[in-house]
Amino acid sequence: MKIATWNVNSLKVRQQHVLDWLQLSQADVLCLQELKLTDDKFPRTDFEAAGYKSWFAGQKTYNGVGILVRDGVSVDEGSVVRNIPGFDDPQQRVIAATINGVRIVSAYFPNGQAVGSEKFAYKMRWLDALHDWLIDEIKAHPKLALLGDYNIAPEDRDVHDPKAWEGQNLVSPEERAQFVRLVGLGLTDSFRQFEQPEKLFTWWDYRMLAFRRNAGLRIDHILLSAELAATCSACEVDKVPRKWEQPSDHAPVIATIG
DNA sequence: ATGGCAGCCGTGGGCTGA
Repeated sequence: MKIATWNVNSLKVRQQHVLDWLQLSQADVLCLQELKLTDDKFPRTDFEAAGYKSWFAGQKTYNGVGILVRDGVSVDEGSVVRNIPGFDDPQQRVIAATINGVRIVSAYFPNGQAVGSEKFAYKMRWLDALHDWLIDEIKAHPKLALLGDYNIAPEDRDVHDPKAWEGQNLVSPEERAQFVRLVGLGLTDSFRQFEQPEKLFTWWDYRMLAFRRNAGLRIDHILLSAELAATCSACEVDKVPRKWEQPSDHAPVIATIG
């Protein structure tokens, strides 16, 4: 089974890119972030026509997450959960579902804006809540995959210019400690299970010709529970859609499991 | 040192992203 994640930065603008990439990648499951639309605007029937069923949690203007599942892949309809249970939050950042026996979590982690800001404090609270929820979730579902835009570059090798970024939002010690804490739940960064090219990132700023200069960060991740990591045979970043006209600033990440 | 691009809302330019 191929599972993938992609921050599309507006599904309204990127709908055709998603359809094109599903064709190219043959993903069975695609987790989406930053839909930036309300549920009534989600193009469910367009994805259905392309052979994918969808579950989503959206809102106006910001955030919003979804999961697309190829027809023929079994989804436990009653298993769908929106938001982190017990964490009261108007921001739509999490949706989870049990797909082909695998607990799939599509997550859009808070950006944090700047270390020390109120938004950064929210990011930390949100990460605490995610961590605590996942303790129980992994117990209940030994096969679990946490896919999404983490807004954390875990190590210096995930940063184009570690010196310039040192201590900044997205790479700060506090955020990296939270990433390590998630790994401590028994999760594996599937990207690092395999040999990868140097300086392969998942996000490049729209400004400063950042993509052309490969001035990026690796902030989109697929973490797998031990049981799933043992079956993972590949994890790749697909930079191709970042070269398309009017692209998302993120590239999709795809892993093969089972 | 700063802003630079993109999307949203909604018609100005501010907010947010990463």
